[in-house]
Amino acid sequence: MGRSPCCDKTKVKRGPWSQEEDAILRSFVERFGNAGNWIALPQKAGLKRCGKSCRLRWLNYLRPELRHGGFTDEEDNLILSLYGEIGSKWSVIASRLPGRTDNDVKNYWNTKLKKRYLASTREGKPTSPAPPPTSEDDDSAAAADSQSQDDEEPPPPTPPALANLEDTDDVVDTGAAIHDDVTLLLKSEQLYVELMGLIEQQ
DNA sequence: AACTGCCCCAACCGCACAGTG
DNA sequence: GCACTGTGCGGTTGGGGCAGT
Repeated sequence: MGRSPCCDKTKVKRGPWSQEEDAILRSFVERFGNAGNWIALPQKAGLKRCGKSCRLRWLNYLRPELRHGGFTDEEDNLILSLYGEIGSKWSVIASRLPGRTDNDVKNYWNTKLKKRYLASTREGKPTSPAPPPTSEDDDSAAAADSQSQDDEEPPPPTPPALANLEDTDDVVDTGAAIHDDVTLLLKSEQLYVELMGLIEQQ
């Protein structure tokens, strides 16, 4: 079918993100949001990454409000009951779990909860020990949370947080990679200055 | 101590939807 | 109304780490 790929895969870096790339992306998004669109962002930020990849990295890993680490029993129960109701609508389920992403929930489901769910359905028992979430009191907190989160949307550009860029002293990498990262940092700073100039002009 | 298999999670892929000219 | 572009989403994969043998 006809859709052209979102970026030229031969010209973008792929695979795990380095700390420097994270720092550049975080600092850029905190200042400018997605700067109009995600596709153009890597160019503006001086990252050799696909826009989709940048978006995913920000949404799933870099956002400040994210919680990483173990899911609580309450979260388990909520996921199980929501899955029972709506199936694999991970984004909807994640929106009910403040600080969790759809990728988080999906991974957690695939690695842990799926087995539990299948086991319980095989036994013919209701999946979730928790009462199904109603739109009222019991999950009103979660609902309110997700609601307020929905309203907050992408993080507002916060005051310049240059510190983020500078705490890259724990670079543990080898020659070429370090050189690449330093070049990226410099380029990013340069572009930042240019962007600030443009913004001021407007 | 070495090997193997499993688990977990970050990242990628491709499709569908929404917005815009 | 149509075509094009950007975004969102769900499914899948690859690799590192850990536990068991």
